[in-house]
Amino acid sequence: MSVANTAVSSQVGPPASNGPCGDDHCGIRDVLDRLGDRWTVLVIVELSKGVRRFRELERAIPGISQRMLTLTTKRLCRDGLVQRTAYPTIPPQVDYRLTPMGRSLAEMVNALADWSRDHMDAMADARADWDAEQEVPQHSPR
Amino acid sequence: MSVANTAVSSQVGPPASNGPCGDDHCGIRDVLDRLGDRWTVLVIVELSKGVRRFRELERAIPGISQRMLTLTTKRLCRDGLVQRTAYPTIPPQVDYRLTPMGRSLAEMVNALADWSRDHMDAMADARADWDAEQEVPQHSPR
DNA sequence: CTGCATCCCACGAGATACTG
DNA sequence: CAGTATCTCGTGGGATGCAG
Repeated sequence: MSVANTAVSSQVGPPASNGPCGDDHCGIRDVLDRLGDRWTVLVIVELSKGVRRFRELERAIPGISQRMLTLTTKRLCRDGLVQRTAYPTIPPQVDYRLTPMGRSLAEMVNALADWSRDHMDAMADARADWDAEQEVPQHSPR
Repeated sequence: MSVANTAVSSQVGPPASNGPCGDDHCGIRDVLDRLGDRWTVLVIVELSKGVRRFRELERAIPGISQRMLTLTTKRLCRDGLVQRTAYPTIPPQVDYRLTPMGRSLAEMVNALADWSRDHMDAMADARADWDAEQEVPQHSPR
C-alpha cells in the first residue's frame, strides 16, 4: 500500500457527514484520550481474551490499583465498550466483557500492538542513536 | 503487515493461559505512551500530509504551544519517527518529515481515527445513556 | 469480593521571557 | 524563525481506609 506522500487513507474529509472542526482531527482525540491513560488499553486487551471478574482483571494487570481499575472499567462501561454484569450474591460477583464495539476497538489496539512489536527494536535503536549523538560533550564515539 | 497473530477478535481464552506475548503487554506501552500525550498524534497526522516547517506545524495545530511542539517533535525524532532537517540560513529554517517508520505508524493512527469517526456517535450515545441511568434517582423520563 | 472516598505527590503542559 | 529555560497549575494516579 502506497502511502508515500498522499497521507494515509482517509485524510480527505468526507464532505457531508463529517468535518465539524475544519481540521482533520475531529473525534480522534475522543478515542485517544481514552487510550492515552495508563490502563485502558491493558484492560481492553485482557478483556479481549474473555469475560473477567474484577479480581481477575486486577491480577492479570500487574501494577494496577483498585482505584484505577474501578475508574477504568467504569469509563469503559460509560463509553459502551464494556458491559458490566453484577450478580447479587454474597460475596458480590461482577464480571466484565467487551461489547461488540469494544471488540472492534480491541482489534485496532491489537493491530497497534502488532505494529509496536514489529518496530520496537527499530525505535530503541533510533533512540540510542539519537541519544549518543546528543550526548557527546567529548568526542571519540566509542 | 504484521508478524504474528492478528486480530484479537477470536476471543481465545486459553484456560489460565496468557495471550499473544506471554504475560506482559510487550511494547504496547512503549507506543501508547507516545500516542498518549496530547499532541504527538496531531503532529503525526499533520506530517503525514507532507513536509512541514516549525511554524507551519504550530499554525496547523491550534492550541499547541512552542514548548510542546518542540518537545513533541524532539521525542518523535528521538524515536526515529520523524526526520529533522535544519538549514543554516538566516533566518533559520527547519523542516520535519515522517520517516518510513513514522509513515507506517501514521497508517495505524489513521486507522484508529477512522474507527473513531465510525463509532464516536455510538460512544456518545452510550455515554448519554449511561449518564442518564446514573443520574436519575427518579424515573419516568417523560 | 467490589467499590468508593480521601489525602498526596509527580508529571504533563500552558504562559512568559530570553538567545541565536 | 527556531529553540530553551522557568514558574506554575491542573490532573492522573498511588496508598490507604471504609462500606455494601
